[in-house]
Amino acid sequence: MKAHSHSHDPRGEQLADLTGRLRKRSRKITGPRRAILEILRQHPHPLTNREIFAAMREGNCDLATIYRSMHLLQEMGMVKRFDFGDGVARFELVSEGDDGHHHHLVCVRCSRIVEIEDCFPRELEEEIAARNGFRAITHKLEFFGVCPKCQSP
Amino acid sequence: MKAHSHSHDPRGEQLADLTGRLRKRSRKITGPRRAILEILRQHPHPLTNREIFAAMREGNCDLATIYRSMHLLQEMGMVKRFDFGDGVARFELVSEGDDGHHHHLVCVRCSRIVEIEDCFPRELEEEIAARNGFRAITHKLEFFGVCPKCQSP
DNA sequence: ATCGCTGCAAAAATTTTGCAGGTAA
DNA sequence: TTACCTGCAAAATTTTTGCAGCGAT
Repeated sequence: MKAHSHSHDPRGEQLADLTGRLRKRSRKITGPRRAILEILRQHPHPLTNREIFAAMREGNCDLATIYRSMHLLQEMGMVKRFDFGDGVARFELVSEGDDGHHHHLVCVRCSRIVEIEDCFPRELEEEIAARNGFRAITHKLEFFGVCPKCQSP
Repeated sequence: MKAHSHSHDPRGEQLADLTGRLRKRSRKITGPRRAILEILRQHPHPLTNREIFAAMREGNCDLATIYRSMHLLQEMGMVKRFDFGDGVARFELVSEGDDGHHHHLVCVRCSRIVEIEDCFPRELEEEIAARNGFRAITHKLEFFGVCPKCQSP
């Protein structure tokens, strides 16, 4: 069983694979980028740029560099942006060959996050697209609720 | 057929009904609030605070007042916030007796918006909640694609 | 008369950008 | 060498807040 067998699990991808993806597009592998990718790789859930910044040891990297890196990585399809409705962008690593499409269940009290594999029914989505004449349709879907721990006061 | 028969259509609700909802909670009906509600009532789709501000004739109202009003209206359940993934909050009027739960199909090129009545299957949502021990589960769902007009270059 | 609300101004928070120098390839 | 990248600083947005005065009830 190869490390890539869980192609939807970013943690299954080595840092070398990630930097290789940068190299292929003739983008440079720098200290800040290595650090960002490593932090994303070690976190299973969407992180804000500020959280990534805070996760850096020492002053490894400027906040502006993180913003710039996330733009690049997003454009390259290496990270995906998620919005939990609080007005702050969050990013998660996307494995090679995966489109990173999945959803989350977020606790409205403690912000605990559970990854959800269920998806909006494809047939219904296609029907919605056809009904309105839209093409290349996708969706963003996030669930919110109160987690088990937060139910007992 | 009464004006309220389309309880999901904000335009079916008169301004008097809206101000009445404020009155019931002993909130004051002021010029800015009347203007905001009127603008929301006349627009069928989510608006940003800045768009509401721009829709005002003359300098009717301060931008800060709009932010404060949206917080109040949201807390009162009179408006609902939507996020289209660009980091800007958008608000839509919610009719009395309605929870405002619906979704949108957004053109990624021209930002045209179509309201979508289809919803994530309730049974599947309940199963997701049960499977993870969450309660009071809800969801946010938005569709994105290329609209008919934007398909012909 | 009260209490809430508004405008104005200032601040906070998030995100973007210009530029000069540094570094990966 | 030559693009690309980074830090720093400044700016552009978006959103929040303090305060004195005004206004709805």
